Amino acid sequence: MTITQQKSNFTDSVEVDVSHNPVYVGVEVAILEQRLPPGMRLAEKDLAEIYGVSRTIVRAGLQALSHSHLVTLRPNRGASVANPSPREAREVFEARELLEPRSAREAALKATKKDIADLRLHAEAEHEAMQENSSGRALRLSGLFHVKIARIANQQTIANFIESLVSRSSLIIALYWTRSSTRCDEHCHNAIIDALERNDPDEAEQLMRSHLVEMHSALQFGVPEARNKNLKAILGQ
Amino acid sequence: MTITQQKSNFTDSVEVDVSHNPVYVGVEVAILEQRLPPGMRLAEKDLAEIYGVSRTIVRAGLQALSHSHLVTLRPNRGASVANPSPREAREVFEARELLEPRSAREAALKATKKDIADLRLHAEAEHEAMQENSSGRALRLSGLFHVKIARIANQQTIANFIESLVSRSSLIIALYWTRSSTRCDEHCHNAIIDALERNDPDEAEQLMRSHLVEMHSALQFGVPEARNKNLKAILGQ
DNA sequence: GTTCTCATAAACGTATACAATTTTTGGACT
DNA sequence: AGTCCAAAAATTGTATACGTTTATGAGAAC
Repeated sequence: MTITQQKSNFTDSVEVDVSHNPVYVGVEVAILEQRLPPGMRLAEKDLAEIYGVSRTIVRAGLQALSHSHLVTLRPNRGASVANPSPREAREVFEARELLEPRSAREAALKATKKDIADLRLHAEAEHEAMQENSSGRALRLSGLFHVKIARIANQQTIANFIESLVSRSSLIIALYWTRSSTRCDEHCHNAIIDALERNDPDEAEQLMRSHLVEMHSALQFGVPEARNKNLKAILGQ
Repeated sequence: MTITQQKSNFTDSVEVDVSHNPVYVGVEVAILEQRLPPGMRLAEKDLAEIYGVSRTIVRAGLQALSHSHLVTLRPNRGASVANPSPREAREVFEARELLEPRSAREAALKATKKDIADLRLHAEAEHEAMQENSSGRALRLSGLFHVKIARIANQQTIANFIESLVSRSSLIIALYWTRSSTRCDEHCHNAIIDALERNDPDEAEQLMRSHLVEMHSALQFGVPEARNKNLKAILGQ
């Protein structure tokens, strides 16, 4: 027991590094792209086979995903893709409506030319995904746009909250989005970029707020239909 | 590969359940009570001995703690108590100043007689901890008070964010609190309870805001002094 | 006395074995 | 057919073994 305090020789705390865990990365992207439907069971043995790792790695990845509210773990019953309740869905969008307009305002004050160029490129990628009918990829990119705005605002703590809320939104949209209302991210996102480029905080804040309200109001908290898919077909390497 | 979607037979997503992991619980409380100083190394073997479990359990607990920003994991270098930078400290309090006054407002609208009674009891426990000079315990209870307010506001998603921010505040206070300024939670907390009891949202919001600003302004982001402690002595069963 | 090198020890990363628990299955009975 | 129950199979929970990486320390060189 020779353990003492370590020298604080690193300035910034290092986040949990799960970026190298193939299970975490693969399942996260699959959820964000709506290839894995809410509620789908994620058996450890299957994931271990799919990614060619041991259950040790699988469990670490699943635990991390459950911290992000993307996966639900129940003792002795294993993991499944999270299944956010109507209440949780409402709360997530309420939280986004609280945090993101403020972030957009800050981003408008701080955005550099490089930031704007990056966002324009990103919007282009979103547009392409839409064109080629990759709706899953388009949805994930759309979420990433919101995270990028938050990162430009340079408040990492709040940006992390927003990132978590945005991720959960993919599941919420999968469950509660009304087929009738069509998504119009392209127009909204371009308008927000314009406001950032003009360094117009009021406009950026207001555009972000109405964009979120619009999304929120397109959700219908009824009973979602069932789905049924094959895990290996979805995640197959 | 016979895995298909499970029946969504539970209404609310279940949180990660680490409450039964003795490492998670023990280390978390020790950090919140400032018995474990920022930066202190947490060797897996030592924790396994202390809590009488295998390294498997230790690693799961440490991973969960790192998601809460209470522990820092570095690949191949193990875990240590987090060491929030001045920037992170500032961000955490900025986020609290954004979220908690709003929660206090909501809580004032929703607080029941039972909620008020519970808060009064809690304030009493805080008072006792102060009296008997259990400053660590007092600090943890003080944080818990803020979490309880957020839970009364009945927005679990935001309450979870606040809980995370409050936990991190214990480390921030350990590092950056000025000895000169003395903590006066008792007065502030009682005033907030009074405002909640009167169902006065404006007052509750304002009291919470000034309480947080006062705490924030008592932080001094200089170089913290070093400490040196023995792990088994701190966590000893 | 300091610094460098390399052997040794300590600690972490991952796979795997086995125990505990849950789920499934097959048959007896109503 | 439908229900109940016990046995079998499947799945998760935990400990441990072993390879890899990092930290430590003794001795040589300067």
